[in-house]
Amino acid sequence: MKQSDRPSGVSSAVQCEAGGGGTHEDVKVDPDERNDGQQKPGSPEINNNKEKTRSKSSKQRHNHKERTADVKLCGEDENLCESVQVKKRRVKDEESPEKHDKNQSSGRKRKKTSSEHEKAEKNKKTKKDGDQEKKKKAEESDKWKWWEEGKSSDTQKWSSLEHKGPYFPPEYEPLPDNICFYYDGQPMKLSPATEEIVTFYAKMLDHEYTSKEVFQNNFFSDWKEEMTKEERKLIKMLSKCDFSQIHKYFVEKSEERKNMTKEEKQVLKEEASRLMEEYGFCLLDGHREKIGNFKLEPPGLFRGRGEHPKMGKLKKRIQPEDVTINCSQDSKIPAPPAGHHWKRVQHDNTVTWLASWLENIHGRPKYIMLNPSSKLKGEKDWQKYETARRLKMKVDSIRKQYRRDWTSREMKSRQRGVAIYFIDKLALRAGNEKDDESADTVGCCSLRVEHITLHRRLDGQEHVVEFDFLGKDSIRYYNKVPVEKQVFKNLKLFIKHKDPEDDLFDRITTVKLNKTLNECMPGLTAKVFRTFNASTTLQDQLNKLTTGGMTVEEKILSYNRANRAVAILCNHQRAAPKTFEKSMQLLQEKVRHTIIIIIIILKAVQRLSEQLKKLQLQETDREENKVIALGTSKLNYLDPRISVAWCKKHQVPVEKIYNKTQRDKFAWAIDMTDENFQF
DNA sequence: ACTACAACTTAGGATATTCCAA
DNA sequence: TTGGAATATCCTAAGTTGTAGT
Repeated sequence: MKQSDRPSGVSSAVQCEAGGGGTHEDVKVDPDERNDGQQKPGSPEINNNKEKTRSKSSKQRHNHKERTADVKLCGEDENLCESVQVKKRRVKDEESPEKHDKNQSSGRKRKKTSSEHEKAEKNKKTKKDGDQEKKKKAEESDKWKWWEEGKSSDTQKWSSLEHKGPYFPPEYEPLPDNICFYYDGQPMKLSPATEEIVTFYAKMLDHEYTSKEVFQNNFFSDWKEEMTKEERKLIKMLSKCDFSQIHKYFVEKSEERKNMTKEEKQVLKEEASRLMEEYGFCLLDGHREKIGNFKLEPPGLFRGRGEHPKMGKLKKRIQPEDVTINCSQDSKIPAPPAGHHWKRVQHDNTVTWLASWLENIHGRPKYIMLNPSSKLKGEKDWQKYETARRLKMKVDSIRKQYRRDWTSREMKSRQRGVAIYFIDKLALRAGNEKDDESADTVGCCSLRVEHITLHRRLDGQEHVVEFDFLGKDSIRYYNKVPVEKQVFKNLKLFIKHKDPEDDLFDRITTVKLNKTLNECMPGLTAKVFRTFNASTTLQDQLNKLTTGGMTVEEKILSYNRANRAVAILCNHQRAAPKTFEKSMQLLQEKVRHTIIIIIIILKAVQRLSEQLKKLQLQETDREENKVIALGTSKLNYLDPRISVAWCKKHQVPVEKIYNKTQRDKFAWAIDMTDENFQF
């Protein structure tokens, strides 16, 4: 039962026609079909099983890149010679400038009123309303309708920027005297720095990964680095360390937090909002904009996703001396904490970040940036969807081109053609090369031979490719896809004379692939296909699933089904909620119960059947949503105007589709879109 | 052309808050 | 009123892509 309740996720759910043309119109989201007893992609058990030991370093693997002979391919298969002459056709550029033309976006309402005027209007109105109302309205009128202004420069991100700098997490509070670390059975007082690291480990004790060898080794060697000489001399083995008392202490503490009175919680809340008030906003070009992550990341133990080779390493506390501040020259420079100084203060208006530092795990930069509701993020987001819409106009010719590449005499063109086909048809990510310092995950270009299995026929279908690999965040991608004969032949060719751990596409890289795409359409890269296919799927599904005469609840179910189709396409998953089975049974029980009641009390039929209907909708919705995360696509891939237009057209309150945060982020779309907008 | 790096988007899990039925 | 489920928010890891340097 544990296994059987796992839907296949991707496998049978997304059935795309093998055919370059209409790609995703046959997305099926039939809950019954999805329960085929296959393991849920991405579940922990799976990830463990799926762990593939890389027998070669990526450098070694890289050498295999050149392995496929770049000879004339004639003779390898009977179709190879047919298009020897065909040169890569130049696709006409449709030279439309990268800038989105806001006035041409369909459904766009041009507000004639200046924002000044609106402000005055609103303020006037508030006079007679209550205090609460007044505040709300005033806030609203403060909101910056940046989308009503002309497009701003691509390179210069701001002309003035002022902020308070990042918020530093509180210093370490040593443990009380009665709480102790034990080594080899003996209590041992540790130096504060050493003790702090112990608390990181102790807090995680009931997590499964503290039992992993990699985690323990990384932790122990990083911990030893931070010990005093004396401590290092004494503490030789992690297995002799006893953190249980400390662990218990923190469990109790968190219990206490949970049991705080309303008043105590209120105090905490006010403290947080004071912090937000002070550090959570910046002044950008005269507008108060919300910051996304104004709190610096506190120290702790790194836990990457999947089988990460660096799990358990110490993530060090960030000091002011590590932080670079970015703000405008003439602004009030944020003050570093007393007795400290910043690493650097710069005034670079070609970037959007307010502060940055290097994290010590990978040595990569991290940034403090604005909230998605900000102009800087919103405009970029809008632009992204406009690029995806431009792809819509171009996609037919691109599909034609990659199909031609399938029969090219050049190996690299064939590989590129198949790779773009996968990216288009399956919404795979580009798949950059990764080093050995991170989890072994892949995308399209980094697929290895071992990640696909070719089936001449399978389950009554021809030319089936079985994908099985760990993608971003070590989420498993498992899918059986019928592909066109020529693709199948090419794949056979690509894997010939290769070992399982060799690259499937050894003649191409993401950079080359994106370069090709860019020549087809300015601004086109691999990830645009995900946005494009996601939004196209949503639009198509909404058009198909929504009919007149539906109740709002039914329409919402339609919307969620459409949303789900996208999530399945993009392989957005989540762990099935812990108590799913139980709550589902409960829900089913309720449905049954309601049915019985209806039979017994005929008089109440009208009222109760409505109740039943809602429950059933909820049931279906939840079942279908079991392992599907809708949020990501909603937030990142789906042109919000599709949803807004749909809401307006079908009189569905937009609040039913977007929560507060999402309404803030998509304020531009909500404001500008009318019911006729089509993606 | 290749590499390294910087900057930005996308992502799932953890935690906090809200909601709803008993 | 309360406890557990649902939902929202927070957090930060992990991708992609553009660019500068060689």
